Amino acid sequence: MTFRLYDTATREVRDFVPLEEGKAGLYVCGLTVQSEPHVGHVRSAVNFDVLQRWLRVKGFDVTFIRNVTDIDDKILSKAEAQGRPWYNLAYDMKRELDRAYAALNVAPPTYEPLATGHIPEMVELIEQLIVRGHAYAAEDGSGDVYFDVRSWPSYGELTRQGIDDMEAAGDADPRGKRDPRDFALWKGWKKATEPETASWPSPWGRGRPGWHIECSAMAGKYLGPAFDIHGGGVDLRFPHHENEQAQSRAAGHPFASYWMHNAWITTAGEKMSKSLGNSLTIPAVLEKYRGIELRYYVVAAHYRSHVEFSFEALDEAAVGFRRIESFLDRAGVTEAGELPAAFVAAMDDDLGTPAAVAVLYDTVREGNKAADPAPYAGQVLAMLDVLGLHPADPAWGGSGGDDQQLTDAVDALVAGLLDQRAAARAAKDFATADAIRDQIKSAGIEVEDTPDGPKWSLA
RNA sequence: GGUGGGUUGGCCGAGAGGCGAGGCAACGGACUGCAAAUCCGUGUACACGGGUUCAAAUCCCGUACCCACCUCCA
Repeated sequence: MTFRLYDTATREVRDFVPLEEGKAGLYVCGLTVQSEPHVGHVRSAVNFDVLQRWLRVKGFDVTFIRNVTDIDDKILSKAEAQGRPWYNLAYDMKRELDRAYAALNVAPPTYEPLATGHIPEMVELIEQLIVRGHAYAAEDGSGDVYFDVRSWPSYGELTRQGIDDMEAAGDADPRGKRDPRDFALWKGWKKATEPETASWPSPWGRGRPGWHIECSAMAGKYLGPAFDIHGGGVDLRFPHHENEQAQSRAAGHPFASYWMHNAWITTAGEKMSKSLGNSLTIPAVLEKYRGIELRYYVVAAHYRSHVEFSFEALDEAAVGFRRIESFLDRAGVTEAGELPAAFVAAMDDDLGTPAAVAVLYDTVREGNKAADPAPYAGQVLAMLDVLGLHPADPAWGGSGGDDQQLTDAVDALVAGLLDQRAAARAAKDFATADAIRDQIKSAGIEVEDTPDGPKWSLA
């Protein structure tokens, strides 16, 4: 079966046909490392991680590039406000981001390039644009270089907008621009307000790259002039992706064949931002929920649907996921089996994770009914693996030596109490039996009677 | 002003012309000494008003409300 995906550029679900058979080149806009990652940031990472995994399942040799923007206006202004070097802030936040990705089992991309590591590539690309007549150095002596929007007739094609209907970009002094919609490829160093460490030499004097040029340069370097899929959050469609595409095509590169955009996670109807406080940063959420539960919550919604985040919904998702885990515990299977056809069909249909998750639950129910749950458990494990939700994945931290020791110790203590309870039950002294169970429960441990005898678990 | 998206049962969340995705909660039943877990059953949902059709939550027209992007943003 062919994988189909919704292409934002054409606004329709299309068969995925790679440029080169058996290979898939994927570029996703990562984060600007200027503050702690929150749930919304991670949704993008998880969504594209699922895409990457699915392409691999489909047999593609995937090259996945996800960049990190480590220099921009905000990083500079925040670092200055915090009284530390901008590169220190960027590096710290990058490490924080890596921790968040690891906590959610987001597999690393093939390569994760930093903007500041690709200044020469960007300069080269800007020079090409100037030669081709699509960019110009500002005539006001600022050292800025702009993309000439009027020189590129198809500007606006990605988001179906006419140039004259757009509002002007406000990221630079408009006096240096030929058209207010022209955007910066290169920003001249402002000696009075910016540190010299945030500037690099260029044919136009010291300066730093504009935001959009980095992705064009890095996608070109690692994936070539033409590649398959470009992804990012919906907010990036304009101006970022529109500009990327214009730049790259104006430089003679075909660029991306498909565009994918993930929707928002909102809180109280508004998109997440620092103004809502820090309650939804990944470290904060992980104090109350396991990474696997958060990931399940994200994966259970379709990537193009808005998700209204709430702790109630996250609770609910966690409860549902534990049902899957408890089935797996009971089945005691560790080998992944085959993927059910319905699951494959759901995933092939533009990564239909909601329908895929429904298949997951259907399989769990069948397994709970079956005399031998093993084959069903094998299927469940295979599906979870594709979604990055395999409970035994070492990414979740597993049970360390200390944990195992602790479990053994508790097991020994509880076993003694359960023996007493068994004796009481045998004597039909249910009052005593229940009292023992209540005592155990007050310590935070639940007891269940199963055909194989009583079992305990943390409540 | 331009562009795009949304409004589904108590809640979360799919679907996109015709059998009520799935989950959570609730209720009834089975099982249990009682529970738990599990299984079975129970819902007459698709913003509003028109229309097309044998058939519409799904298509068309209109209305209302919400959101995003057009400035940095996943």
